Amino acid sequence: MADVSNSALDRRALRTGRRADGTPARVTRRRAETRERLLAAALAVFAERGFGRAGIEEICETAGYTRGAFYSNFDSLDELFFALYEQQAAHTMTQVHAALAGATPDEGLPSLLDRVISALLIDRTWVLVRTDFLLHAARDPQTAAALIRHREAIRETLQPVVVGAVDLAAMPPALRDPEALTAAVVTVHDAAATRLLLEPDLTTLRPWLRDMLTALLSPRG
Amino acid sequence: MADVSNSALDRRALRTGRRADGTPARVTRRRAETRERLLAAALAVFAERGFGRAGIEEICETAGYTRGAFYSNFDSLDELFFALYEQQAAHTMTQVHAALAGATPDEGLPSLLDRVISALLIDRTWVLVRTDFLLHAARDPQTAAALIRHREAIRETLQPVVVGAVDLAAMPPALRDPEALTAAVVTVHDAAATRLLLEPDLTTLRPWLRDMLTALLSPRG
DNA sequence: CGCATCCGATACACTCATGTATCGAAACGG
DNA sequence: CCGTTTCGATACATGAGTGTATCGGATGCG
Repeated sequence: MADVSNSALDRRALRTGRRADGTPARVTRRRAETRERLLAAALAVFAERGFGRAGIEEICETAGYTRGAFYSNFDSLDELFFALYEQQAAHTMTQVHAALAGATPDEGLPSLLDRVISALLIDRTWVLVRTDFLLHAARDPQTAAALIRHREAIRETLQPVVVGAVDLAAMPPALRDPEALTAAVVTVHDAAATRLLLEPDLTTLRPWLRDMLTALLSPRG
Repeated sequence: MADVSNSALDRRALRTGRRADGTPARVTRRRAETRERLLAAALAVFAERGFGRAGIEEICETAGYTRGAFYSNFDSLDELFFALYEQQAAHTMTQVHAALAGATPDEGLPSLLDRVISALLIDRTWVLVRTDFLLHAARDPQTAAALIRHREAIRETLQPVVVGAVDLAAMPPALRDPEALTAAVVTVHDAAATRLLLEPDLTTLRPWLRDMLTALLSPRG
């Protein structure tokens, strides 16, 4: 009995990175590598087949492992999916911060937009999976909460920059509020992502998104 | 051998509504009813579970049938999914036309927007399934073609109305082209649909969408 | 009203993904 | 290096979903 309970705790420890007593579980180099490859493979498989149709074995095969590796690292496909989202979300935030770090106070709006756009609208693969995640969130409140949190984080990062680059007073009433304005910017970006799903040409889409944002943010008479 | 080939032809006849020789296949009242219920059930199940996770049996059970009914009416889940999309797409087009039919030439932009919005942004259930369909299309060129066609149809219906209600010359360069402008309107609508997935409150969203569109279409100085 | 047809229920065989239990091998600590 | 721990491969049991073949009953026509 003690063995069973210990084994359960160990599995939990492996996932959370902590043992029951709070000491960090050892994470070998091999293990980290395996986890990373599984995540990368999951991204590819989810993109190609969709989350709903992706099988555990398929992912392991793509990663070059068997299911033993999967069950050693994750408890379920949902957990892997969530981990993948968090990894990518963190990566996105890093990119956005990096893009904004290089901005100068008197930089023009178009140039600023280009920075953010190339940080956010990366590749179709991720847009595919992210949209699947959105649908997943739409059906599960807990996932929705995580997704909303991430979107909030992006919005908060963007907000001071947007407000600094735009003449708020020259905006139409609905966009005069900083939060509303930034939310609108994020939403337009979402729309571009949707377009990317049907029209895979990124080089056409980026200018289009820039034009749309420029139009949205340009002063009114 | 002749029997086998005949049977195959009959199945095809049932799906296409035509026999091999071109004479219309008989469609009994019961059959039409069954098909309709299966479509309705599919909408519900796809919305709740997602296309990828939805099973044939689940849909039949929801509709109050067994799988026998399904295989008598469709060849695959994909075919049902597609039929469902076409049904809803046709319905949407009808709604948009009806909304525009009541418009007067000198009607104000806000009122016009309200008309179209309440025709397009109906309910969350359909948005869920439609988004799943979008993902499906993103992975299958043939489906993508059908989806693009439908979007084109909506755009073409909307275009004269949008152009009539807006001062093109007062638009920023990127929106001065009628097609681009109408496409932008449709895209903003898409964005609203995405928001609906995370924030299910339709009564908040509709005014927001109207504000966004108003902001987009308002004249610049 | 009787008959031929069509529809949908049922039973069956089969595939395939999943989760678990076990074991050899790699990695790390001493 | 050697022993211990941990990782991931393999084998197995199981359940769920699929497609087909067949059958009884409903339906519509003459």
